[in-house]
Amino acid sequence: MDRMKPNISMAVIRRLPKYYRYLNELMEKGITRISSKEFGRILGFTASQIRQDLNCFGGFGQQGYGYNVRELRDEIANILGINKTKNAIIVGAGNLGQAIANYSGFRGSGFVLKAMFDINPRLVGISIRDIKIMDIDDMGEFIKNSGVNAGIICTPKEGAQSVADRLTGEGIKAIWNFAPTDLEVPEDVIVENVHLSESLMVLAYMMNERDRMENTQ
Amino acid sequence: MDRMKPNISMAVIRRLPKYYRYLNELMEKGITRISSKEFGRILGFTASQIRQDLNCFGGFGQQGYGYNVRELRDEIANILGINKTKNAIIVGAGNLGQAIANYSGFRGSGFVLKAMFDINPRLVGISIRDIKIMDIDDMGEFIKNSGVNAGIICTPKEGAQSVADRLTGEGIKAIWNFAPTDLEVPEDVIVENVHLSESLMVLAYMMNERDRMENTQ
DNA sequence: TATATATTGGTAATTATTTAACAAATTGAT
DNA sequence: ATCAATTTGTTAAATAATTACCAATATATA
Repeated sequence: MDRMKPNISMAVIRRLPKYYRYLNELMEKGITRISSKEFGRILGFTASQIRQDLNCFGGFGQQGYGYNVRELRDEIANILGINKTKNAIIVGAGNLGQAIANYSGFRGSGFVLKAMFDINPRLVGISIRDIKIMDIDDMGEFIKNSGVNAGIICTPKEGAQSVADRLTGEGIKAIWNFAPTDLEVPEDVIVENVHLSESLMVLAYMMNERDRMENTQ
Repeated sequence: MDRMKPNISMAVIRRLPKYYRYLNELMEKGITRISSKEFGRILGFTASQIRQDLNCFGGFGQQGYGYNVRELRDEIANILGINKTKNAIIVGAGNLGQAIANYSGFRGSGFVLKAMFDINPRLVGISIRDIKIMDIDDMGEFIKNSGVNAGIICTPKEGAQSVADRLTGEGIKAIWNFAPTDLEVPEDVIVENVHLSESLMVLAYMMNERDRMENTQ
């Protein structure tokens, strides 16, 4: 009975977490209302863009008033689905995996870390924040019994695809991938990549570009 | 004496590291030439997009032949500036900072980690991969003496802006920021953000969206 | 050498995204 | 209660990004 939404572009979706973050900051400051103009000034966006983005999901504002900060924040939380609990496991418990396990941003996005897995016997048995690192061969059974919704891949490039295969084979339909490779997964599986090296190369490009500019002038 | 380049969009720049990665893989397989058509098939891009992107920087291909894999890879490395050495320091030596310090992708992007800093006396003195964690109050002097080109911020949100201020105050003009906040810096300072929580929220959205689709049908 | 096939670089067309404009509604001041 | 000042949602215009197209040129083959 839902009205058919025209597909919402990823450009819009990727701005929502920023809106959410700034709305929380406004709340902390005790600000209860905000106009798209002022919000845009704070975020560095145009007022038009903010109104256009929000209107993809509904008319949350009021003419002459603006937007209620708390209400808009709650709406965006709901759109993002971060108020729904999702169980996650980390595969690859090396430095990065352990850092992610300690990452405090999970709860703010609705994710709860349930277990960690690794192939390295030296790591198996260690606990990180009360989460025991288990042998990856026990992963299938754990997933079956524990209602896992998402897998976080923190392995080196070489192991990533086979981990993805095992995860999707067990019915996991969402992957947060830190391995520097593009995973091949069934089309109903969602993959969100965090490619650190690509980010670093973009930083290198911009540094290089600025140097070029300076040397040309 | 350089011809004036029309500004190249970030959309193009952010695809270059992926081109670079796949070209390296092709080289490892011993493949010496590639057409935009075949390259596009591998990457999941259109051939047009690849040719258009590459032509922003010059005509690296040859009609009837395609692109020489090694040559194109080297050109892209040069465009990205990843073959130039850049000295970096990490500020914030907690879990994430230590994981980044252990990150093997540095050398592939031309970055060399020179030092780590923290305010926590328990961490100061520890070494990670031969890099000693130093007190943040010694940072200014270190930067003056060691030719540091980039700062990597791995602190919590609260400390990030003041770290950015100190870094830019010491003349650092490039920041790789992992703190979940938008840094305010002078306009000649480059900031590349890695906002993990935003990435995670986008994953949450996509999971949520798929559930909505399934429940509607 | 001649000819069919492949493939680029560049331009044009299309599609997507962002920004501008404005009627309609609301607030707040007098 | 009236009126000026705000501000939204929405439509239109402008800008940006992607894709299609094709002449020019190279390769490969007979």
